[in-house]
Amino acid sequence: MIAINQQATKRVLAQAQQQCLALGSKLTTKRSQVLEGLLVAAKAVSAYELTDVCRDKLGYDLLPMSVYRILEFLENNQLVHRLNTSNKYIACSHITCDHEHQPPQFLICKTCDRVEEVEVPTPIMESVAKATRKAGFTLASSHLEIECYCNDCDAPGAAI
Amino acid sequence: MIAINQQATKRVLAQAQQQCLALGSKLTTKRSQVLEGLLVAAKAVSAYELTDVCRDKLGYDLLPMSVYRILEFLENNQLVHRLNTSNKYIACSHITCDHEHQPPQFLICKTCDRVEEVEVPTPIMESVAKATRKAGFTLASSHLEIECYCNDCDAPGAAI
DNA sequence: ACTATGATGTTATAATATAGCGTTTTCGAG
DNA sequence: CTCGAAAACGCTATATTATAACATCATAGT
Repeated sequence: MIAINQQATKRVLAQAQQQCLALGSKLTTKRSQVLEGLLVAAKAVSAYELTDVCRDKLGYDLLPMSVYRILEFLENNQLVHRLNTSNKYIACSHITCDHEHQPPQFLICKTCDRVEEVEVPTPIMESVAKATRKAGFTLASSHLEIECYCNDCDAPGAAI
Repeated sequence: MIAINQQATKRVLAQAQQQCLALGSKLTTKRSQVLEGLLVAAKAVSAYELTDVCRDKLGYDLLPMSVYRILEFLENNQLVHRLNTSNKYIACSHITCDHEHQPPQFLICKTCDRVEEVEVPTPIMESVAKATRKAGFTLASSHLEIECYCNDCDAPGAAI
């Protein structure tokens, strides 16, 4: 859960602004609105779902095509992550940090789309990279997506 | 590369037949054709691409909807894997083995869709599962999909 | 042979995503 | 300040991936 209240959201958006400037681009109004939509969603949502969130919860009128373009921009500026596993998007949970991070590992609840972004321990990632090289491949992305069930959503068929 | 020739393909299909029977289901003609299509593709393909492969390379006339249904069946019978990362399907590379395997780790070339199915070392998977539990999640699937570039497809932007 | 079940055919439609191009905005050079 | 280029955005069309729903066909057990 990133944005617990309006104030926190504002702070994240301000920091995102800075982060963009540092990368030589700008967080325009629309882009900020899309990011705000992701923050209030507080879970992974598809581009189309995000237009609904922006309209229904924030009153922002955005077209899906614009949302796609903006999501791509935000991803390039390390403000959002695209989850290939579910074709959904989520705000980066580290926007307000300054320091470098380990490669992220996403725990994605298959039922409710809640996502926790944890850090992959370096030795794990090294081991994965090693197995990859050994097989004649080169890592393309250094994040892992793990399909899970969160504690609020019981795993189907699990007796426990 | 699973099926290097027609003979090997036949052997895999025969084994798949057995595997289905053991699970109380049947590998019908159509299902066998879809699996054969995946074997000759020798890489990850989408359901629609697979209908093209079956038609153009094997002369089998299959509708995409049937292919989806059959892929679902084959997946339930552990004969194919669905790669969530790319929305493509690939034949399981262990059909002709009898023994149990470790959770698979798929190395997927983003450029050419070549896939190697390697085994995730147990300690790695345990470490991932541990981090998952610690965050209040339960693993839903025990396979990892790793986006890579294979040696035939140079990584874009890589100077080396 | 009859019937229940599973398998397949068929049509429609939903959900996700990209292409292409015209218009508007922004912003620095002159 | 204004002009022109580049970036951002609006808009339409269309490609790609996937599911739903129901009809028909095949097959096995009685």
